[in-house]
Amino acid sequence: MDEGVDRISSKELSEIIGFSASQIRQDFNNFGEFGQQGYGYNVVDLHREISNIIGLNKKYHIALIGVGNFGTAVAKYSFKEMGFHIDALFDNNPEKVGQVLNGVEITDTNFLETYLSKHDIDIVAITTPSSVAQDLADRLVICGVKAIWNFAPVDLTVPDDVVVENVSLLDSLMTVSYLLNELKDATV
Amino acid sequence: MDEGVDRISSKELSEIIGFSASQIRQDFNNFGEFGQQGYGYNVVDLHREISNIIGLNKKYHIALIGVGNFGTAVAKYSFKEMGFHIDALFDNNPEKVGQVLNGVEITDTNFLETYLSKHDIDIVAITTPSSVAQDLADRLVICGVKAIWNFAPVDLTVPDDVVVENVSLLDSLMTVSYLLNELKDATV
DNA sequence: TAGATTGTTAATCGATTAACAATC
DNA sequence: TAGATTGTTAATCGATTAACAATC
Repeated sequence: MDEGVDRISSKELSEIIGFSASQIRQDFNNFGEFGQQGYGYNVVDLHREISNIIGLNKKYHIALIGVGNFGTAVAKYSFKEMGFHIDALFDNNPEKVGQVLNGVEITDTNFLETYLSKHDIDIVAITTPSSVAQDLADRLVICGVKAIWNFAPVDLTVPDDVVVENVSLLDSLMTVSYLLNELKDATV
Repeated sequence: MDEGVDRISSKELSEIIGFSASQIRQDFNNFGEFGQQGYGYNVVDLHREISNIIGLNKKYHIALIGVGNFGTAVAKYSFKEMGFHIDALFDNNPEKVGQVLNGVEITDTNFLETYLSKHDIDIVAITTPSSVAQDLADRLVICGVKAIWNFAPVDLTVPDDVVVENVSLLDSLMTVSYLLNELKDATV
């Protein structure tokens, strides 16, 4: 009678996350058969399978360029438990270079290429002003970086085999304003 | 012969933004008929209509709670041109209270209710640690705040008539890792 | 008027849901 | 075995695309 702890049915899941049981079963099945008829899904197995799918079983090495307010905030964020490690920090401000943040020393951005040629970096975060973001992206692409996590409010142009994920505060804020207006319209 | 400056067709738009011309026409039409047969869309009219739809023609007054790295970064971000004004900053750290950031003085969070009762605030940004976010959300709801821009990595529980927009760095980072894995799978 | 392009309807496509046979 | 719940197919729904009449 040790139910609900190590197994879960698509129906139970649907009640928790709001997708239909049917859709959950179909979606899971796209990635393989990890359920068991008459039993449901083993939560440990399920967790492992999903982690595999989204790649959370691996460790990711991150470098961050631009240690301003945003860069500092990101650098201090605790991603480590999820396997994301910030290995290197870069800034072109001589006053910041050499400082240590969260146990990582800030390096001059001039040494970006040198560093990347010597270390395996999976993702590079750009938290610089927009004006230099594309320039940095170009340099990263030349270095063979395949994933850019871009906080600068510009659309970076990169080859097809490079992934760019934008974090846009303005987009998010515009979403708020849209939702707020919708809300007001609905109540009028 | 002054084309391409003050008018644009759904076909031209589709080439720029990548949605089909058909879809653009149908979507625009959902919000009203602001094109002209045989001519296209007047770009000034179109801009105004879309701004109206997403509510960008208005000014928004924002208060921000939690002037840490993230809060500081957000406070310094230039949203003003888009009509978003950060009017107030709150923090419970006595050392920060009284300091001025971007022309706005930091107020003790204890005065949150007092401030909100005296000023019209449209959106409140929560850039505090997760531990106090729900508590603050509850207080904001009581004060009648209808839009919360939440940077704390927690799912806030609020009534149906309150909008919450979450900015989740971890979600964004997990998206990067998923895309990166997809990319690798595609090239193998 | 002729040409262009919208607004809008019909056709297609894909995604979601429902149903049920397979099977643990 | 009987009950439960998946994997998977069929039915439904909605969204996208294509087509074209309306009209500027």
